Amino acid sequence: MVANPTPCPDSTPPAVERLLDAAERLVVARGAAHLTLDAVAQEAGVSKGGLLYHFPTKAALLTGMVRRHIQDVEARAARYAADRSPGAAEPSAACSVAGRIQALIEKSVEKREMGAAMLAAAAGDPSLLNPCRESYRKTVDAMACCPQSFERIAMLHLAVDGLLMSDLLNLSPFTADERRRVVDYLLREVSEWSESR
Amino acid sequence: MVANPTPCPDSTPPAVERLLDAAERLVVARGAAHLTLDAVAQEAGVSKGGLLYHFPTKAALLTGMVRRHIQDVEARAARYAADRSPGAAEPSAACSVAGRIQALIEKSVEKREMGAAMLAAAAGDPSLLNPCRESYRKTVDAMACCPQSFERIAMLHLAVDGLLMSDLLNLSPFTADERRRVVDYLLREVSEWSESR
DNA sequence: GTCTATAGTCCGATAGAC
DNA sequence: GTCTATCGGACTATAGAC
Repeated sequence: MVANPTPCPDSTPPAVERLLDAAERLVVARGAAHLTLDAVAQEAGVSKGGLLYHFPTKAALLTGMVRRHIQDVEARAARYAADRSPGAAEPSAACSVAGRIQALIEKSVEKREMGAAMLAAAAGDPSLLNPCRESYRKTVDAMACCPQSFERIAMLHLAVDGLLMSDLLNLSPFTADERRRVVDYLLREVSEWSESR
Repeated sequence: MVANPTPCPDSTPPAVERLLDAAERLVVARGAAHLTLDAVAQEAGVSKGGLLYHFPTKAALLTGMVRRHIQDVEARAARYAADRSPGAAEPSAACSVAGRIQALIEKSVEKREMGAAMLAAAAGDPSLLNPCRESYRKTVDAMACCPQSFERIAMLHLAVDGLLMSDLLNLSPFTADERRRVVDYLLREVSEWSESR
């Protein structure tokens, strides 16, 4: 076996990541209907043949977009949950829920293209969103830890969803300052909820 | 001027409404990418030529979907706001906000296709959603009436948005009972907020 | 692993009969 | 106002050179 199994020791992102980035950019800028293989290849700076080597079909591309999105959110959620449970082998259900919500908020702040994968998948084939539903279901299952405040934490989660979706469709009516106030409020409410468990 | 300007005194819905209904059904069932003129015409029981008489282009069809959706929500919102302000010539800003949120909730309960127009428009041409953004902005402007609880009512509005969008993409992880509890909670919170103004 | 060229399909829009 | 027939364009996917 030779030196490095990961072929990208420099700052150049792997081709797959570059292609997924290009696809997200196109969906946000021009709508899911303009997400064609030609356009993705051109945006990423490769030929159509090069794109089809990594993603044999368009469905494979959409699946890849959804998969990367879910993996990113789940990884962030696990990290935030661990931060909230210092010393614990496994985070509590309440910390897990709070971590998931916090992960969604943080991602929405730093990366507007977040939900582009979901929009493109929903437009092309709604069944591609099944993995997303499973991820959501995990959060709701964890909410069962505190039946007496289920509605409250469910509402907080829905509010974050609403913020994400509004941003995605460019529907958000908030100014930058209004948005910051709402995000701070949501983060505070989530922390308060998880600390009262 | 002759008897009746509306040509449909019987129970048959006008052709335009039937076509818009068919388009919404297709988007929900098969995704925005399958919203073709042929499919809409077949679903509505007319030929493609008949469809193109009422909507000369596909963009006109998408615009019509968005327009009907907005008009319906605004009409419901105005009615709810008037119900909350008995005797007043014009509803207060707080009642207006509460009415808008209540309208969205009620529509989500009785009609799952609600956001299909927005999803289809976003997929085809994001700029078609501009009228939606204007409608949202009206709600936020009305929220300025009570700066001290802006974050709270904004969160409630976002939670309703999240519920609508989750339903639209079939992402809602809630059981029917869980969903009912959350909706009741949201309605109670909105009423409480508007009565404390 | 990436490219060019092309086959085959589907869609939006037009023209014109009834 | 609704229909049929059809054109031109855009798209996905394949084949094969390098």
